Amino acid sequence: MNFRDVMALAKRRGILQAAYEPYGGVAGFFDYGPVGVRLRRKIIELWRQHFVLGFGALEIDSALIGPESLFKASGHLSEFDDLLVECLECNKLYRADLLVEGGGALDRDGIAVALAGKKCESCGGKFDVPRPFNLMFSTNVGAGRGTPSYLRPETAQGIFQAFPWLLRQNRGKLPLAAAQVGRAFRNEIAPRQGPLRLREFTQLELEHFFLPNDEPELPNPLESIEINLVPAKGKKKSTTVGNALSSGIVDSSLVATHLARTQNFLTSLGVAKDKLRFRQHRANEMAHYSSDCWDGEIYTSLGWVEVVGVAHRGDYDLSAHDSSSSKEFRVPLPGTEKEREVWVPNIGKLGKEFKGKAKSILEAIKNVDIEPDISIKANGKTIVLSEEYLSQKTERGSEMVFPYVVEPSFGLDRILYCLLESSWKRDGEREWISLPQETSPYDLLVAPLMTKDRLDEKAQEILQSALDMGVDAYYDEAGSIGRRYARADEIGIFFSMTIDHQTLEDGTVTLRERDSKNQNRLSIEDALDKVRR
RNA sequence: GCAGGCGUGGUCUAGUGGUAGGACUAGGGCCUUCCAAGCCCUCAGCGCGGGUUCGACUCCCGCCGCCUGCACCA
Repeated sequence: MNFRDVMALAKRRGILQAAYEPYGGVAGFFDYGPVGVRLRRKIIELWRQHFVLGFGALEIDSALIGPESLFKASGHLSEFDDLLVECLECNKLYRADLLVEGGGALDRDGIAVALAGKKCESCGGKFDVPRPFNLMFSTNVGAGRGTPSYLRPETAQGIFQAFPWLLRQNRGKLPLAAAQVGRAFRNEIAPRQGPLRLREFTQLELEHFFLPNDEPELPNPLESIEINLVPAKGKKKSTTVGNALSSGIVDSSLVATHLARTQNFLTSLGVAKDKLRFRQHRANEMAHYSSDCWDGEIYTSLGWVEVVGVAHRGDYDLSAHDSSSSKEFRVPLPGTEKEREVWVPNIGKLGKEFKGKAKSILEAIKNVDIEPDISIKANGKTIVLSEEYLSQKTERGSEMVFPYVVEPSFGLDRILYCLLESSWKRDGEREWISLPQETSPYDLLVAPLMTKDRLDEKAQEILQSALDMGVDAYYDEAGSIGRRYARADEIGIFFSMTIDHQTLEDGTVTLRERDSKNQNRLSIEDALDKVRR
């Protein structure tokens, strides 16, 4: 099963197709159809079970458009802003900073200067002036010129900027896990390979915050999870998560924890263990915010496809928003509560004595430890503040620190693609999607053997009770029964229930299981009970 | 973005300077007691825009999209 086949099936069976298809399509954008939406929902639900529910994560849904200041702080404005340079002869496009030695350390002008003498590596032609290309879609908020804003390039910033609010919701406690499912946007230069490289995509992200000196340990039940690791240095290794952590292959216990959770989640979706590996980023492929990152990759006909990144982001994001915004993003470090006596200015007396100069005096002693008879410089004069202008008070406080964060970030579209490719089975003429029931788009096909003798009425009746029970059921009465099984198989419906004449007599139906094609005759109640998840 | 190739119903495809056929799928009907049976009928297509021409799906140009390679890819 290759890329072409999967995309043809996806279109034929209502999973996905190019967006704006009647207008020729727009590269990098896709529409999901009825079956595709069901598959996405199932994946998201399973993800929520693994990473949100039963884990106490706080789930949010933040705005898609953000102000420039936010993305200045997050680093996306500068880091997503590649300087590209084009060869005037052969029109090849290069990353300017990669052409210049030490280009990463230079600013834009520096790169332009260093580039002046360089020639195109492939044809020896001259370069055009370098031009910036930002991966973020820009827009303006409001009327007139408006406020420069961007579509978010990752859902994560929505969580980081909301951290003070979320911390309150968590009643000030760490660790705190915050989750978000939503779309993110990147104006890729050349999107290809359909749902694997999109300009608009869906992320499933968890941000797991903790105190630097109190990183959550690897939970016991996860220690024995087996995973395939490809470290940046050293050899590929299959081992348990516990071993990986104790031997130092994985440095952080929380990263190890989320590698294990990720392994559990992906295999429960139906991904085969031997087609799943975690590859550590080398220093030079690390994102600007990340200090350690492991990509979860699934093997497909296109090679290894990255579907998740488990990144240690340190305090990069919170400290960035702390210094760029007016909010406090640090938290008090428990056990460091202290009382101390401090001197504070007596503003009333200062005002009376120094009148208009009082303001500059206060300005001068801001952020300075003061005590009686301190000399300060204000308005070019040296002033000695005696005890009468000061008073003493007791200050209570803690040392403030930035929490660290570990982030597992999943690409829904990529997961869906990999799942389709890997679960598509073929046996002669028969083709079917062999997904576990949890991720199948429907639980049950309800089909009358024929549309006469009121078999269809009976089938409709059973359909309704199945739907009432919360079973995802699909009704089909068109064509031969074999044809309907085939249709159901192709979108991965897990069970098929057939209503025949005997059903009318004794209330039994045949229940067929997709993968084995085995059939059993059961009472309607038993059958529905078996189908219900 | 560059170079090359390609673009015909939902899918796979045939074809011509005089506006298109097939197979599969789908829908309707007949028939049918369990894995795409059969018969009848039906829906639906030359990616978009210009140019040449009496006439363009066909030739030319531009754009869009797809594929391959290069470059890019938190």
